[in-house]
Amino acid sequence: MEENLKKIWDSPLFQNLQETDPEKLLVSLKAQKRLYQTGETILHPGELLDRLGIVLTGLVQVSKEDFQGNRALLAQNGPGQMFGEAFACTRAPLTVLVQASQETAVLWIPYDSLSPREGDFQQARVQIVQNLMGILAGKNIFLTGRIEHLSKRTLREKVLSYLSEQAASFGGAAFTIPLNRQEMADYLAADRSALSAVLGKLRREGIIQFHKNQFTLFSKY
Amino acid sequence: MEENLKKIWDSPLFQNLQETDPEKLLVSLKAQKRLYQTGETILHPGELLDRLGIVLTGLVQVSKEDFQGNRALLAQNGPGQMFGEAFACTRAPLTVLVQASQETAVLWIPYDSLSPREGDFQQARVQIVQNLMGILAGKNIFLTGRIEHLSKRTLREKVLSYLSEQAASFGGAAFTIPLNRQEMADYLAADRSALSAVLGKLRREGIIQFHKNQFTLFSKY
DNA sequence: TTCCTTCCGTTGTAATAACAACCGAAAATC
DNA sequence: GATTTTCGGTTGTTATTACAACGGAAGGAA
Repeated sequence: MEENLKKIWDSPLFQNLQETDPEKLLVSLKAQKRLYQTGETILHPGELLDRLGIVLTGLVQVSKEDFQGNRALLAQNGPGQMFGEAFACTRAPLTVLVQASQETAVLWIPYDSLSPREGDFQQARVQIVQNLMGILAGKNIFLTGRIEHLSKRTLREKVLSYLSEQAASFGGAAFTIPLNRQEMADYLAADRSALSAVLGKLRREGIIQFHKNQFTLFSKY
Repeated sequence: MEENLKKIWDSPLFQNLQETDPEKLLVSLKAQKRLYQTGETILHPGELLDRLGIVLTGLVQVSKEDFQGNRALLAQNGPGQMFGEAFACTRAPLTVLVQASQETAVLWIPYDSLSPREGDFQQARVQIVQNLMGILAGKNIFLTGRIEHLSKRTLREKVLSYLSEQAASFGGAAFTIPLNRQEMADYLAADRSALSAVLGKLRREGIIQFHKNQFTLFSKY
C-alpha cells in the first residue's frame, strides 16, 4: 500500500489534512483495498452504493448503456481519482457501469465512516467531507457549463460559446484548449469534420484565429 | 419570520433534523434574513460567495450572460429552494447573475457556520452538511442525465433517450412527463415545432404513443 | 355566448450538420 | 530513413432541423 498511498494523498479528497498520518487515517476510515482484473465489473447498474471508490493503480471506465444498446463512455478515472461518489451520497441506484479497463486497485471508503460523529481523526473527517463537497460542487459547475454549450442550437454557436468560456477563464483573447479536434467535437456532441468546417468558416470570417489547439478569439465575441 | 420558517423547514436542506428548534438553530447558524425588491440584483457575476441563499418568499432567477449578450435563464427558485451553493462550496467566482423577479426574502447562511467544529447543534450541522451533499450529488446525477440526452446527434435520438429514461425511472412503458412541449423542447435544446414533427414521426412509425404529456414507449426501445 | 390565450401540430424553405470518404502533413515507431 | 499512425481539413451528398408563419383545439375569463 505504501507507494499507492503517496499517489492518492495528493488527490483532491485528501487535501488540507495537516499533520495526519495517512495510514492510520485510512484504518480509522475503515478503508479497504481490492484488486480487479482487466475487464472485471466493479459496479453494476441498479446496485446501491455505500462507499466511495478511489483508483490506486490502473484505470476504471464509467459507462452507461444507451437506449439503443450502445455503451457511452462517461469517464475514465486513473490513480487518485474518485468514482461513484454521487451515487454514494444520494443512495440512488447506479445508472452507470464501472469496469476495470486494466488491472486495477481500488480503495473503498465506507461513506458512513466519513461522518464526524464517530471515531478519532475528527478534524480530518470534517476536512474530507468539505473536500468532497467541493468536488461535487466543482463538477456541478463544470457540468452546467457544458450544458450551456450543448444547449446552443447550431454548432457554430456551440463552438463560440465554448471558446468564449475558455477565453474568459484564461483571461485573454489568446488561449490554449486542452482538447484536440476529436475531443472537442465529442465535448460539443458534434461530428469532427463538421467542427472543422465551422472552425474554418469562423477563421475566414475573421472571428477567430487558430493553430492546432491554440486559439485567438477576436473582440467582438 | 415565523411563517416563513415553516416553508423552509420542509426543504431538503433541513430534512431529518430530529427534535431541533428551528429558530434557535438558525440563530446558531448565524442565519440572516434580507429583503430584495423586484428586479434587484442579489448576486453579481464575478463575486465570491461565502454563504448559502435560501428563498423564503418570492422568486429568484439565476441567469447567465451569453457570449452573444443574450441572457439565458438557468433556474427559477421559489420558497424553500437554495441557490449559489455550488459557488459557496468551491469558493469559485460566480459565473451567474441572481436577481429577484419579485419582492423576495432571502435567508443567508454563512457556509463556515455549517462546520461541525463550532457551536452547539452539532448533530444538526452534521445532518445539514449531509443533506447539502445529497443535494449537490443529486443535481450532479440530474445534470449528467441531461448531458446524455443533449449529446445525441439527432433530435430523434435525443427524444428517444429522454423518453427511455423517463420510462425507466417510471418503471413501465406508459408514463407521464413533467414537461409540456415547449419545456421539453427547451430541455432537449431544440425547436418546439421540430420536436412536434419528430414526435409525430415516431408515432407514425409505431414506436411511441402519446396524448399531451402522457406517453407510451413500445418495447423495442 | 364570445373573446382571448395557451398549447401543439403542420407546412414550406433555407440553413445546417451528419456521414462517409479521401488526402496531406506531422508525429511516432520501426 | 522508411513506414505506420494520428490528426485535422476538405468535399459531396443526404438527412435533419431551425425558423417563421399559420391554424385549430381546449380552456378561461368577460
